[in-house]
Amino acid sequence: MENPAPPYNPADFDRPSVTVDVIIFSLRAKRLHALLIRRGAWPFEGQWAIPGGFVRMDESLEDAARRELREETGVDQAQLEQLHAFGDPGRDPRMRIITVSYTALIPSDHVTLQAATDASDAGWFAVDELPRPLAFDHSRILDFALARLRERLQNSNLARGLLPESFTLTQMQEVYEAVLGKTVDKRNFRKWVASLRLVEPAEGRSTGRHRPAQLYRFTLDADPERGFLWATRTRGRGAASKTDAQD
Amino acid sequence: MENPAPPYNPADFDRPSVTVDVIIFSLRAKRLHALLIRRGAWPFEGQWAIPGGFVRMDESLEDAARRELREETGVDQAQLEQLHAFGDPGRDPRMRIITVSYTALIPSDHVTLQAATDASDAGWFAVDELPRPLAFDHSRILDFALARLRERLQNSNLARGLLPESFTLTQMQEVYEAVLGKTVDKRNFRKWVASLRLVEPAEGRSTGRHRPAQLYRFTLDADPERGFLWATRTRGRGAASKTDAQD
DNA sequence: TAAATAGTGTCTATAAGACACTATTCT
DNA sequence: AGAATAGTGTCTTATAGACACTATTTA
Repeated sequence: MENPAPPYNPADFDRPSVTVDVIIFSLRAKRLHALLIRRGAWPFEGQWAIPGGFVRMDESLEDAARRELREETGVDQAQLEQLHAFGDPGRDPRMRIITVSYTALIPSDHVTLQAATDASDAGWFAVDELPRPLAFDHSRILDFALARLRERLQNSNLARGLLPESFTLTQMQEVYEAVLGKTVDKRNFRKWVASLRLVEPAEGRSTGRHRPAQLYRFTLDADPERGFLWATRTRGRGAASKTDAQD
Repeated sequence: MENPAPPYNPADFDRPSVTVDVIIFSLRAKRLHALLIRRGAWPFEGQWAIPGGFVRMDESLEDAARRELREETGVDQAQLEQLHAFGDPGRDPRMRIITVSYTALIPSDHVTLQAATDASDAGWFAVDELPRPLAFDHSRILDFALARLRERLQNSNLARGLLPESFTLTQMQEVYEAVLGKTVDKRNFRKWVASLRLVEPAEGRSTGRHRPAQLYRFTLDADPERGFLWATRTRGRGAASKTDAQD
């Protein structure tokens, strides 16, 4: 935080602009989607970009990210987590802009794009059908977010951010399948869920088209960083038998 | 990356200063140490701080971190990884300064503090005997770095950054013990090392005070992010704590 | 030959993952 | 009654982790 010989003034140094970008993930139709905004001006006019904006001088980085999230989606409570700072010179052709990216996870039933962002300018895209390339270095940022999301899914209760208050185990399983991009075995999944103490039965049952299911919710006390892991342990050498399992 | 109605100029927004801070870890006398710098001016004059400096307008964040590392230690090649951006208003009493922190791991035998930083101004501190509090929010940043380091040690070849080119398995074990802050079983450690394909025997044997040991080196091809894990699986019951911070 | 460090194997408990059928509700 | 989804158990295999002695070299 210092270094130039003692008497110096930080205000003497050139200053870059700082933005926050928020990669907003949600589940739609059982697939993981990201929210993108279409740019209306140079540079990258007409191209899709990750929503974001400048950090105000009196707000923290996280506050800025939360504000952007609210402005774009109306969502107030979301699982928000800092991802990475990207700051290569030249990543924005206008000037030096350093962006601190955040990942936001929102439950599928909260999805209501804000009036502020009229529908033609914003859209949800399945993560395996993104419009490439995105504006700026946003393709790279989104890939980074996705990789991190998949890593973290395996050892934490990250699914919480993508589920409503109460949910069925099948819904929870769908979150995992959507994020990991592969199917998992129902019995193994339920065994695993039971072994964590992460969820507990909630009031009521799903209003179903057929047999209703028990609802669950996340336990309040649960340490959001439980150390359990699951799925792809990469335990096999090469030649992973994988593919999938069906009944 | 945008948002205010189309015709706007990013240069119109107030800009914060941006620094990089580099938490430099190394092993000394079998204990994990961090390099700190004593501040010579207000604010926090006389207190210890994490080394860092302003990001120049023409260098990337990582380049800035690498430059700081070189300026403080003379070390050119190190495992350098972005940690987290800290940007609360007020974290620096002079003005709004956002810092992007990096973690650097350097092998113990490369330790030669630079002339530029005369010895009275810089020092290595064992991570469990840090001078508290550090300047600014640096205590928090260092705790964050330490927690992350411990997490990551378990599933990657992170030890590489803290070891010389060739090393004995006992040295490697000491790295793990120093970082995790606990002892591990020698046989289990070696079994685990063998199961990864991370290291291979190197030429020569340790020049010992007693029985010499086989030297090893990291395999060149090794994927730096192998998915294996080890040690504390947190499989036991209670409250696997987490020093983590949240922004 | 004593001191110091290197090096090695077995057993148990737990978790991952493959695999198929019955139960309940709605229309 | 049929369609649809909920819910449940066993076995195999891999890994974590506890645990103690022999081998080699130098002073």
